[in-house]
Amino acid sequence: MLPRTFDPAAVEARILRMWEEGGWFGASAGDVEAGGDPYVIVIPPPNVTAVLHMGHGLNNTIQDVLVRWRRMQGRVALWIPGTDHAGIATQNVVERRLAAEGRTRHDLGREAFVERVWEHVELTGDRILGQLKAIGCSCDWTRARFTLDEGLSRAVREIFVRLHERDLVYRGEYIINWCPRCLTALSNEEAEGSEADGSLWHIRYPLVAGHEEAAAAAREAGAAAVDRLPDGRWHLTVSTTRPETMLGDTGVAVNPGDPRYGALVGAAAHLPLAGRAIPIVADPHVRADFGTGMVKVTPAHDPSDFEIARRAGLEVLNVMTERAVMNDNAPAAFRGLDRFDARRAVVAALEQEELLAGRDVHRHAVPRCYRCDTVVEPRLSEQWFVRMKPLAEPALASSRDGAVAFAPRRWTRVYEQWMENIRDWCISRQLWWGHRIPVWTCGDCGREMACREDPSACGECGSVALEQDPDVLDTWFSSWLWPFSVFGWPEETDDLEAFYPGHTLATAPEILFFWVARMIMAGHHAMGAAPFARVYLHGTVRDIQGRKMSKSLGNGVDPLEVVELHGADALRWTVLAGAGVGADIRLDHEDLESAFAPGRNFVNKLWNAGRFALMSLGDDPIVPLRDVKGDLRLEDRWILSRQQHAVRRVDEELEAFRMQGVAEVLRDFFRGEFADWYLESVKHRLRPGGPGREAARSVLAHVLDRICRLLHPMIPFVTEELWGLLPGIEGRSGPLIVARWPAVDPGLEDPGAEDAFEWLRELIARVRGMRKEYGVGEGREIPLHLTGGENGGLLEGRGEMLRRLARIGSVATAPPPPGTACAGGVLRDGTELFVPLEGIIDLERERARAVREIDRLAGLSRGMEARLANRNFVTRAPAAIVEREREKLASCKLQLTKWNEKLTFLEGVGR
RNA sequence: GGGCGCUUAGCUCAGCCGGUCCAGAGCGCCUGCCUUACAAGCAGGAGGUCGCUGGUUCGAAUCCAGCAGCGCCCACCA
Repeated sequence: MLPRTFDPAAVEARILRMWEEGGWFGASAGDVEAGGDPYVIVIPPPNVTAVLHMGHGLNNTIQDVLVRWRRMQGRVALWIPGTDHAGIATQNVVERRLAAEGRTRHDLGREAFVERVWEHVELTGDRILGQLKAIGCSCDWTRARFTLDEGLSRAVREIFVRLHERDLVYRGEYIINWCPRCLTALSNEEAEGSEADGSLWHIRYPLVAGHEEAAAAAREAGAAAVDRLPDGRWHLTVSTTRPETMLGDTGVAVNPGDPRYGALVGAAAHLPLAGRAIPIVADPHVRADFGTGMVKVTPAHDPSDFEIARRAGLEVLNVMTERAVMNDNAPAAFRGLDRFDARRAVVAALEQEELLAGRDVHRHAVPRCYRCDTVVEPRLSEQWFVRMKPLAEPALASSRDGAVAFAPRRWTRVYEQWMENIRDWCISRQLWWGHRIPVWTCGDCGREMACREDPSACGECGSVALEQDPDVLDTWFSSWLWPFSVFGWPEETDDLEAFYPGHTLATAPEILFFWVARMIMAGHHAMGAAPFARVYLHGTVRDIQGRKMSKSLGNGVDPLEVVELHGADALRWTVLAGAGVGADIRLDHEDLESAFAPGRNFVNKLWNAGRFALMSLGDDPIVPLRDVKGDLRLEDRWILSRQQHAVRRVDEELEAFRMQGVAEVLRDFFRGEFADWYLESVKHRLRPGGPGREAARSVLAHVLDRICRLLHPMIPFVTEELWGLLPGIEGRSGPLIVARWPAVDPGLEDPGAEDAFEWLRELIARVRGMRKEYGVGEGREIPLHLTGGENGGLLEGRGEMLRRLARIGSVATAPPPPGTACAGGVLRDGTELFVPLEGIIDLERERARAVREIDRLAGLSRGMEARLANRNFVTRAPAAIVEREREKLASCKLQLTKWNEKLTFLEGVGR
C-alpha cells in the first residue's frame, strides 16, 4: 500500500540512482552519428564561490525541463554541467577566510595560496553538483567540467595565443578601472554604475604672472571664469567632483574654438597646494557650453584627461598608490592619506587659501567594483586588452539575421547596442587565482612571447631566464569559450562535430554582456558559428521585499533546504509556476513552508490521484484504449478530448519558454478536469462489477499515462515513480524519463462530448450552489426538475454520478406541480432548474434573489439593446459578433421573463 | 542624460497582436464537510474604479499620449 502523503525523501534518492545507473542522462557523439538529432544545452557554470541559491534553482530547473522535454521527443539530448572558477570572487572569499585567521595571501605566498583556493573549490564544486543532482537535473555528469580544468585551460591558452597572433590581443598602458581593495584591474562591465550625491567644487587656479593681458582679454571676451581677486592676481575657475585629483593635474584645457579663452592658450596656471605651474592647452574634447568651459586635466586619474594629455603632450603624474592612498608625487601634506581623506584635506586647504570659489550639490555616477562594492578608481596601468570590434561584427550580424534569437525579444536591442558600442576588453587581472597569462619575457634579450606550451628557453637568444607574466586572465576569458571548450576544443573532437553548435541557452540577463555576448563572439571566432540559436533570459529570484537573493544579505534560500522540506518536485513546480517569461519571481525566504506550498500541494495531489488510480486499476489486465472505443461514455470521450487540448497547449507554451503557461495548462487539465471531474464521475464504474468498468479502466490508464508524460519535465520524480507502477502502458521499454512525448491524437478529439460534459458540469455546479445557498446539508438528497434546453437526455443513466457529485436524488424532466416553492435557476443553454425545497426554502431570500437576478438581467439586456441600436456597431462590427449579441439578448430576455414569472409566483406564496 | 520593464483581488502573478473569459490562477481569508485517493483535501463564497488623466474606436485591463510611483540597464560630460 502506498503512503497517503507523498514522501519525497523516500523516492527521490532511489529514482535518482535509477536514472544515473541506467545512463539515461548521457549522450554520445555516436548517437548523433547514428542519425540522432542532437539537442544541446551547456549550463551557465555556477561560481564555485559558494553553494547555490534559489536563483540557480530556477535557472537549472528551466534547463532541465527543456532537456527532458526534448529527450522525450526523441532528440539526442545533452546537457553539460560544470562550474566556473570565478577568479576575483573566489579569491576574495578565500582571502576573507585568511583574514579571519589574521593572515593575508602574501603570508602564504602564491603557490600555497592557490593550493588553498583549490581546497575550497573542490569542496564547493562538489556540493554544487550535489545540489544540482538533488533538484533532479538530468545533466550528463560524466562530462562535468571546471573552467580551470586542464582541457579548458588549454583552450584558454589557445585562444589567447591565436588572438595575440592576429593582433587582437595587445598590451598597453591605459586608464583602466581599478579596485583599490581587490588590487586588480577590472573590465568596464565589472565596474558597476551606481549613483551618489556628491559635490561639484569650483576651484581657483591663480594665473602665472606675465599673462595678465591675455587674462584681461579673456575677461573682455566674456570669460566669467577668469577674474581678478582683491590681491590683484588673475584666476581661472575649474570644477571637479574629485578635488583630490587636482594634486595630479598637469594642465588646464579649453575648447580650441572657444572665443573666450583663445588668448589664454599657451599661458600657464599655478596649481594650488602643489606649487607647480601647469600649461593651458586647447583640446576639442572640452565642451565650451559645460561649466566654465575650462577643465583641469588629471591624466593619470581620468580616462578622458588621459586622452587630452596624450594629444596635448602633457605630463602624466600619478599621485595615488594601488590602494588609492596619496603617494610621494603628492605634496607632503597629503601623502599617506586615503583618497577620501585627501579629498577633505584638499578642500580644507583650498578654503584656507581662499581658493575655493564655491560648491554645488551634484548627483553623479560612481562606479563600484562588482565584487566588493568598493568605489573604483580610474588608474593608469599596463594591461592586456582584446580588440573587440572585429569580434563583434559577426556576433552582431547573427542577431540581426535571426541566427541567434532572444526571449523576451526586447533583449535583442540591448545586446545589439552593446555590440555596436563595443569597447576593448581589459582581460588581465592582478590576482593569483585564475589562468595565468601565457606570456613570457626573456630576462636577457627582453623578448616577449605568447606561448601555447610553457617555453623552456627564449626563442630569440636561447636564454633560460624567462619570466611569465604574473597576472591572470579575467574569469570570463575562460567562460566565453565554454560552449566549445567543454567538447575538447581546440582538438577536433567527435563531440565538437556532433554537439556544436548547441541550441538553447537559459540564463539571467545580468550576464548578457559578461558572458552571453562574449560567447557568441568567441563562437564565431573559433568555430565559425554562434554557440546556440535561442537565448532565454529568465527573471531573477528575489525575496519578498524585492531584493535579489544573495549571501551577503542573508536572504538566500538553499535548494537543499527546500528539497528536504517539500521535495525537489515541489521546488521545481513552485518556481516554474511562478515564472512568467523573463519576469522576476518573489519568494519569502523566511517562510519556506508556505512559499513552496503551491508545489507541495500540487505534487501531493498528483501522488494521491495516482494512488487512487492504481488501486482502482487493480491487477487485472487493461484493455487497450483502441479496443474499448465503442464502449466509451460521455465522460470518457470528454477527458480524452480535453487531453488533446492539453498536449497541444503544452507544446506551444514550452516552445515559447512560458513555464508558467505550461504549469497553468497542466494544472487545469490534471486537477481541474481529470481529478476533480473525471475521477469523480467514474468512481462508481471503477468498483468491481461497476458499469462500463473495462472502458473506464482503459481510459483511466491511458489518461494518467499521458499526464505523467506531460508533467515529467516539470515534476520528474513523482511522475517517474507513478508511471513505473502504472499498468497497461503499451510499449514500455524503459523508465519514464525516456518515454515518448505525447502527440495530439485527432481521433480522440470530440467537441460534442466536450459541450455535453460542460453542460453537466454547469448543472452540477449550479445545484451545489443552490444547496449551499439554502443551507441544505449534503446528508439530504434533493429532487431535481428541469425543463427546456436540449441536454436533459444527458442525465439518463447518470443517477450515480449525480448523487455523488451533487447529491441529487431524482431527476424529472417536467416542472414541479404548480404552487411548489422552489429554488431555481437557468443554465446557459436555457435549461431551467427547479429544486422543490418544501419546508427548507427561505422565501424571503429567494424573492430577494429573484429581484437581484431581474435587476442584473435587465441591466444586461439594456446594454445589449443599446449596442444593437447603435448603427455603427451593427454595420462595422464583424457580423459574427453582432449575431452573437442578438442571441445573447434573446436568451437574456427569455430568462428575464422566467424570473419575472417566478417572482410573481413567489410573491403569491404565503401572502 | 539616454533606453527598457513594471503598476490587475490581502500577497505573488496570468491575461494585454482590441469584442465568450458580464476580469483569472496560486497562496491567504470566510462558510460547510474527517464524503474509504488526497484536510498538503473536497464543496461553496467574499474580495478588484485592471496606477492616474486624456485620446483613438461602435467597443479598451488590452492601442496611443501625458503624468505619477517602483525597478533595471547603459553613459568619460569635468
